Amino acid sequence: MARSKAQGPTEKELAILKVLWDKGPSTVRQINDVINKTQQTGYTTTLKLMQIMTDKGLLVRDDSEFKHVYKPAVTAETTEEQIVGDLLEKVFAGSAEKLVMRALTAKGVTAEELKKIRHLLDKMED
Amino acid sequence: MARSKAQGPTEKELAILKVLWDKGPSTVRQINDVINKTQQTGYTTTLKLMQIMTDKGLLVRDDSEFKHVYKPAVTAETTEEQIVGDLLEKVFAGSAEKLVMRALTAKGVTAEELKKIRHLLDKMED
DNA sequence: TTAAATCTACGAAATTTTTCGTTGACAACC
DNA sequence: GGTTGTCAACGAAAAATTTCGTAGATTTAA
Repeated sequence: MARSKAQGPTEKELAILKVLWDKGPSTVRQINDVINKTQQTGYTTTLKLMQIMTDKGLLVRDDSEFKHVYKPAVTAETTEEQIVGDLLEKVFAGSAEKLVMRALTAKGVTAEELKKIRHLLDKMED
Repeated sequence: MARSKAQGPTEKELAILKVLWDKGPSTVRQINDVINKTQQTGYTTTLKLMQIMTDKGLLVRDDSEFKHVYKPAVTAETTEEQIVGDLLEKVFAGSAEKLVMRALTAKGVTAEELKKIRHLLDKMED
């Protein structure tokens, strides 16, 4: 089945994007090494995913050297908004309030975080 | 592949749960009718999904009548928390603050909503 | 009491996502 | 310069999710 609306990265694709956003342009080997810290994954699996992502336009590849270097073609901001927007529709009927409520109760939010979120709200009131 | 952590409902399964949470115990036909308003889906497709969900423990079925009546075996609250908790981990490295920020910018949040969210924060400070 | 309609069960196909094995090219090392 | 190791490409398999066709049971309506 095709994704209902906002065609975002899959779960594994997102994991790759996160490494790239964090570490900057990298080779498949570098990405795979990071990913293997938390989840055993074969090199060719990561390679294949990154090739697919390049086809999809999620990554861009510099293949001027033997070891190809990849970088993200999408920003973390855009992607995260896309994912959250999707969740908002599919789960919370578009209500940001409900989503925020669940975010605050889903895990123990620290007082520090609450303060930051409050500042965020202040800034939003423009 | 198995889901990395919190085994929640799939996208289509969630759509079915939402109808049940909204309408209360229903037959496959009733669910399918609602779903077809927004997405053309064959009756047996919905039936199969609901049978699978029953096996998984997401639904309970009353088959004392010819037309089986299903109801949710999980609450909206629990499920939403699970989904958000999962998103928090996979996308925002556990930072509720980041998630809230994206939720607020992902779509035009109304002043009304901001107010409600602020009240929510007030209540959280206990 | 047939005929038509509706329902469940079941298996299999179609789709999407993830994984891996193999092959041939290139590099590094001795 | 030959052996060993790393790389990209590719196709295909495996796994997860979604879809549907068919068959047999039950109900409804004529």
